Amino acid sequence: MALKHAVLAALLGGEYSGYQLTKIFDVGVSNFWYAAPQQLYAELTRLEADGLITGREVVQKGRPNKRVFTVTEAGLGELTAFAAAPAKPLLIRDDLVVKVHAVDRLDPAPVIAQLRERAREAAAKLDLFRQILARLRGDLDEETFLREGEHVGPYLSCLAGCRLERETHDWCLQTARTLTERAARTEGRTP
Amino acid sequence: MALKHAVLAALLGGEYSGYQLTKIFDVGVSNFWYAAPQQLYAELTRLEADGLITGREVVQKGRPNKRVFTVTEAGLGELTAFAAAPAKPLLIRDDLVVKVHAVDRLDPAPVIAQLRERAREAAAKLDLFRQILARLRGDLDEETFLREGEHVGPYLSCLAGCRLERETHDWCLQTARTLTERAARTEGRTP
DNA sequence: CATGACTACTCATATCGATGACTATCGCTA
DNA sequence: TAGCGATAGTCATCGATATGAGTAGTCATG
Repeated sequence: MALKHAVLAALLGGEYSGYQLTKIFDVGVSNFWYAAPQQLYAELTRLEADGLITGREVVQKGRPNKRVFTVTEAGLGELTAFAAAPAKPLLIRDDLVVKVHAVDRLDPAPVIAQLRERAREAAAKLDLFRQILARLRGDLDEETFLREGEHVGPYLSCLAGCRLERETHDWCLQTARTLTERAARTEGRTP
Repeated sequence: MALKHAVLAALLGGEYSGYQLTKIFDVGVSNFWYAAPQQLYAELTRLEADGLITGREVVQKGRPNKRVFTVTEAGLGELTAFAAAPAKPLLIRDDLVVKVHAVDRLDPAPVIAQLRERAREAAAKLDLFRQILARLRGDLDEETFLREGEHVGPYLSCLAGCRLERETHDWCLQTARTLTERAARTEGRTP
């Protein structure tokens, strides 16, 4: 299982409801895993049944009540076992790279448009991640925080997200430029 | 579908047998998709049934015969449609980042070991990718090749792989160093 | 006072992907 | 000559993921 551990890791950061987790795991914010709302609710139910998390009803006024969850001792044990197990190699599955790989035999225009769009998204995510990093380290500078801060896990994982988004952004723009220039030259040649 | 298009894109590079594709898609080599052998054979059967590729028996001496596949016109059409469709956001699913995210509450030792191991793997992949790039561009330099070369798709997608592996490598080592230093300080404090 | 947007969550299903176990031939080496 | 590793592939199955549709209350806006 996989989502399981991602949910447990996310819940180490505090008490969250299913709905709040959907925000954390939503396309924009999760820097290490993606999951749809339905998957999360299902996973939370399973985790609670297995005793790895406990739920607590929170009565709210003005909006529906919610159940918030915390990791139990058993849950921590599960995470420990997970951390000790050999890591599976990173799985990348990117539609866009597949399209670029095949672009020589295809119309480059839609691919270029998607590269630009992806670059925009990556820039937005990068911005968001930088804000999260700034909030996490408070008024310490990065070096000091990494040496002396209390919780560096989320900071370090967010740094990974930053790197990925920055590279994605740069690669997309450079690739879009290359393809655009080539398209212009080909047009000039076969009018 | 997803693997489908990755296979079609890979087959644009030439005629390959199922077994050759398993090598290309194997953990080390695929810079854009991973698939197990069984998935590939199943996918090839389906693609041939749908007329998107055609198989050709190649009789070999000294080793079992094999069937090699080529993309048909219909297959190219499918790829064109795929390229024009909006790209799905990149899905990252990385066990190791989840472990790092949770590391504050866990024993850091196995996580550090896995970070070092991942860094080694990334360095090896990076090496391999650089060789592939050198082979693809022949004796042109990168800039000239990207401007004037015939098939830049595989080159561009491999560049994406390079960036990813380089960042992975650097992040893993930096994170391992940070965690190691923190572990040393904590040991000194609680003996 | 109707409409849409946001919070909060559920059910059902189809497709995808991961895994283990198996067959068979050839060439090389101990 | 037995065994190993590489080539070349098949079958079956389980669990994970993706997607569509649906419920229900609250709040603000026009």
